[in-house]
Amino acid sequence: MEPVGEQIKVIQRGVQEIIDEKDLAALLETSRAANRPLRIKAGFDPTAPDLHLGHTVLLTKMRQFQDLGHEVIFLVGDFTAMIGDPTGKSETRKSLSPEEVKENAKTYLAQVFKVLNESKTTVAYNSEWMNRMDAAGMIGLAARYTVARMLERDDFQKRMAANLPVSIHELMYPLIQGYDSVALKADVELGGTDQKFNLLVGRALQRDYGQKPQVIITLPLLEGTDGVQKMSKSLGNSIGVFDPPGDMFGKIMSISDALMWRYYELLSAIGPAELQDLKARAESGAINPKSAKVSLARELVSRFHSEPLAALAGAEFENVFRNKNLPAEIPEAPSWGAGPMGLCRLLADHGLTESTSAARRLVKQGAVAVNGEKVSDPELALAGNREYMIKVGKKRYLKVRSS
RNA sequence: GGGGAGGUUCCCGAGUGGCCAAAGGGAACAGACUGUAAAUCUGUCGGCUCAGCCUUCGGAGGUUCGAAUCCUCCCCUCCCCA
Repeated sequence: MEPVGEQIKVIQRGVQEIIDEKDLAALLETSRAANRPLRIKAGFDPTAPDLHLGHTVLLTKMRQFQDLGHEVIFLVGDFTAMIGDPTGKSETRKSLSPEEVKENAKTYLAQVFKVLNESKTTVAYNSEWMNRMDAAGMIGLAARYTVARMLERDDFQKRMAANLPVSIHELMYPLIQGYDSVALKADVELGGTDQKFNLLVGRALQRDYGQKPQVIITLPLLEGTDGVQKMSKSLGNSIGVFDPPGDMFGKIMSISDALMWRYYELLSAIGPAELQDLKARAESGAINPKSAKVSLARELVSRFHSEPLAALAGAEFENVFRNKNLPAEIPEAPSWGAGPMGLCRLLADHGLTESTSAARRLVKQGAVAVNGEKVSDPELALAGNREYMIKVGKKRYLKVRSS
């Protein structure tokens, strides 16, 4: 194992908070002296099997721990998922059946190992111990924490203040998550900053159960493509790990410059010195920030797909958006038959627009081109027996022919 | 258990009988400008056979020429008291 100082440097990169650093240093010392890897825990909720870059911030940190020689425990919160909504978000999330949870977890893991080293990852399920806990056990667990302390959680406080509902079972989740740390005898738990409270409960419970309290490390929540809200699929600002290479490349290219540096810091594998240098050159104008963004897009697309596919996506991007050529692949619609066809109707039918009304609006706004020529008449009908290349906005294309 | 407030279009939030497809903001989309960046400006933002028509304001009924707005019942949330 590397010297403690070196390890800490790696661990510190991009993190929000470490509680606390002294404990961490001490743990690392004993671990190194005894040649015993630390147990690093991070929990995941298998309700949403679509991983996006936001999730990979945490995974990247886990990977760093793996590379330092520690034991990473990927904890699937299958028990909690079976019970339902742990977030308190507006919509109560439906509870999942064991089969669904299992299926989700499988999908999840397939994606996770794009970042984590599979052979060095321990996967655990909290149903293992939670299913065995009976009502008396649950109440016993609940007795170890007070209502006042539970209500300290920011999220609960805000909702109480705003007269929004807080269900009783939501108070149980932090306890369960904390108990997971007890069951796993975790040395360190990683989580997003929104998890800080729950992670702290884990510390308190471990202490209560006579264990050494875990060190907690929080990581910033990655902003989504809008640059403001945290990345989440439901907000529509996410970049999915399994997005096709072209989409992923394009989405990364369209984030703001400020956000680009954030992505670099939290996701890129390039070293701190190299990053510093890149930043300086972009700021001084030595390079166009765009090229830094291209490098980032290349790196990430390579990670989740492959180098050749990333190169291809990059070339296609330049071709379409800089050189304004047609994309290499344009979806083709089945032909509609012989007679004329209303343009707006066609657009809606093939999903280029949400409705014919939307199509009409776009046409009026000059966003639609047929065979390279802007159209402005929403009533336009395409004559039969010909081929058309239709473009809506900057990104939507369709080839159609009638016969 | 008693009393009070409230549920509006993707989100927040105005609207208390016709001028309401419903103010304002956000998100989103489009156009201009660009590095498909950001910022900015402009426009759009329920549906349709689109200068007209149809369906929306928690749910179901009712009053009225006419209801998001009034009445009845139901469902859901919050506050105060117990």
